[in-house]
Amino acid sequence: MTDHPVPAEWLHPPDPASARRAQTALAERVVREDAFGEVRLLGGVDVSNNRFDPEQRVFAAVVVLSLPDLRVVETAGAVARAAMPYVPGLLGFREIPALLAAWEKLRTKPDLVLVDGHGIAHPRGLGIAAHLGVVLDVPAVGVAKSILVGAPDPPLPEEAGTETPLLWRGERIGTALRTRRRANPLYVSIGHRVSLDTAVAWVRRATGGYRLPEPTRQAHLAANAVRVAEAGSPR
DNA sequence: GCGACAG
DNA sequence: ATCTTGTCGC
Repeated sequence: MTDHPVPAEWLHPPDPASARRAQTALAERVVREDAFGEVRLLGGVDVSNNRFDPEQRVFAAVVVLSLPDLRVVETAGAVARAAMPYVPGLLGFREIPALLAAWEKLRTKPDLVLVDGHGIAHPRGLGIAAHLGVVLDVPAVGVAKSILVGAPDPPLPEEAGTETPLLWRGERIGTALRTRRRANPLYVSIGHRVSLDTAVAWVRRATGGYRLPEPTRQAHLAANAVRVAEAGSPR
């Protein structure tokens, strides 16, 4: 529901095939090395959906946390109609428009954002975290709750705090991280302008007590709040 | 051709 | 993603 200074094809491809071509092109713009200064504010983004919403709206939220306390200092929400249904591998095209609208409402932008979904651990190297990072040209980290492609190798230990490489076609695409004992691991990958080591370090630093790091966890709660607050989206 | 498949 | 309270186990 907002205009943005980026080519339309980056967000609104006419069809799935075009979307995949756009991803392949956009993946080349992803910066896989650290390219940012001091991080004073950490961001978290996530979206919520109502499976019975005939309007197929996407409820997005962006939260900003202070460091080192990890307290939410600002929250912004927005709603946008989904341009396409959920298709594995094309998540960004469905959720990013709403996220951008929420991002625009922020009074203060975070220095680095944790995104709920994969970064480059994606078939074409452009998961939603990398996609959003490139569109906003902001340092971003992908924090997914399950695997899209690849497999952990060697197996991840049971202990909290352990990690193991996420490999795919012989390439290192991310890291499986056990943030909590007896909880499924998180899959961290480069989003944009961060190295994998730095990405994992930030997820570790932002995690406390829960399986999900605070930025993503708070964004999830905020996105649900946006949906509940929205009139006409019951159940 | 047959499964797998972020949120 | 979401439907949903209590319950089992550490």
